[in-house]
Amino acid sequence: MDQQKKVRVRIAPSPTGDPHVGLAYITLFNYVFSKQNAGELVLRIEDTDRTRYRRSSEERIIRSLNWLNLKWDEGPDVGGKFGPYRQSERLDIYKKYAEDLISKGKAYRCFCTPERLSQMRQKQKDEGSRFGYDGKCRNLSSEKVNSLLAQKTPSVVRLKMPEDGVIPIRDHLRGVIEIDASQLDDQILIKSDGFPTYHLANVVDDHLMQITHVIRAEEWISSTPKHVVLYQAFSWPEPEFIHLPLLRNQDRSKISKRKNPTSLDFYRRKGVLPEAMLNFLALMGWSYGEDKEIFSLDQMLEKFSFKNVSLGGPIFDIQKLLWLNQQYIQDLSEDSFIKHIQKNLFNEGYLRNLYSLTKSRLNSFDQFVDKFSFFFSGELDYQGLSILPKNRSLTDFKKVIKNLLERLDNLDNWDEKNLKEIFQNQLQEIAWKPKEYYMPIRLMTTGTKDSPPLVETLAVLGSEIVRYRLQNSLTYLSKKA
RNA sequence: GUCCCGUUCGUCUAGCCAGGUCCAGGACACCGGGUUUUCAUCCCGGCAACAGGGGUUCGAAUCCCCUACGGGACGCCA
Repeated sequence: MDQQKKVRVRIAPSPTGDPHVGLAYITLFNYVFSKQNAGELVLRIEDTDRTRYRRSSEERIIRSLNWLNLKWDEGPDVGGKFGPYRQSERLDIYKKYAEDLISKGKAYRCFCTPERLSQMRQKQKDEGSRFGYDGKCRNLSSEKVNSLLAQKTPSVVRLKMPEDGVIPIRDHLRGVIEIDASQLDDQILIKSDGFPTYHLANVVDDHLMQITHVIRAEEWISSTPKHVVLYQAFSWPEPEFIHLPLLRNQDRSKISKRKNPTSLDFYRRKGVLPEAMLNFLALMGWSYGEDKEIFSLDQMLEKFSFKNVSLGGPIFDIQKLLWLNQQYIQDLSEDSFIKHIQKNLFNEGYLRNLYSLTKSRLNSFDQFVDKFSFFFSGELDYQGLSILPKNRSLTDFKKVIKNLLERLDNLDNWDEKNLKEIFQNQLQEIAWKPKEYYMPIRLMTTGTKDSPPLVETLAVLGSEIVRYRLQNSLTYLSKKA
């Protein structure tokens, strides 16, 4: 590794939904590596996809990483001299560099419509031929380009990939990987809405922000040659690439929220200690040595080396995470133990939310914990509950709940008003009796038919817990059937 | 389909780079036993893996090749 330059690394989440365990995983290794080398860690928000953008997401990313006590030196929240740190605020920069490539003949405008591209792809799939852009607009005359532009024809900017030869990429963990240029097609750099794609924004920003090591997940390996070509087109030095293994579901596919709870907020709500989460994540791919499994972030900082990273994709095993958490709970001092419960379970803010929902249902306070346990627990016991409405098939029911989950996933602001709207809309669409719809949801999310008003209750419970319980009870129903 | 990456107990992994000390070590889970008036903790024990084949070598989990399997990528997503 380059000894001269100060180590600068970055994490580049896109604010599209729940902050993910994968983000924490990558952040951990970036953090450790930067600290170990007296370097700097940058948080850069990659908000270039307007359709998937969720306004609340950036704040949640920051909150989740703060929960884990992983701090960065530069970012949209703390500033820094290489800002702005949100890509949506850097559009002029990307535009300028894209124009630069066009003028150097290394990129070109493409007027192909999305329809044509998807037809092309379909045809390629049917014929079993090579996938990728066919280069239709690659050699348009400048008159043609200008006239199309004058007509305001929507266009994108594409990078001209070399037509032959091999593109070597250097991965710190895997060595040199040679990719045949024929495998690559002309990537879009600027979308028709003027926003850059990941490839352009990422390379430009990594360069301008003087990133020395790109530590990211393995799924990026196959995009790396595109990035290498971009670095070459700009005549910029490449950073060192370090691709970490991908976290996996039980079935070994890339970890996903469909098959696992992946939201950091979920684990926080469940009562996993941040120290335990970091320790667990560190164990995914890295080993401390000496048969030592329980160690602090500081201890990891002393011992960490990429040499001890293993490349097989580790399965995210919640059982082991919980065992680790248990070990950390054992070691909590009396004060920290009490503080944790007060802060996370019975904190004033949460209790205030419960006040109006629970007050009228108590004739003495000793009923509180028992009656409202679902406000404090993670998963519920569905044993003995008849969730499935009479006269509805399991298949139909599952379809409805899955659809509901999708809507909830995409909900940006988790509040009574929005929830109510989602429920009303769906109920109207499926035209079930209200009771057939609301009661199962109530059972699934609270484990009891005697709960405070549903929407208010769900609003208080929060997105992670509610979605997890819906998912969970669906699994329970499938197993039972 | 094409390309790329990977492959040690069910799971996380040590060992591999510098071949012998590995009939493969630790941890989770599981099973059994003990301590505990219950439960949990804790302690002890057990089960369980070098993907397959070929080569190199006196000797291969370790080096090389092939195959299989798993995964990822092939988007106006990141």
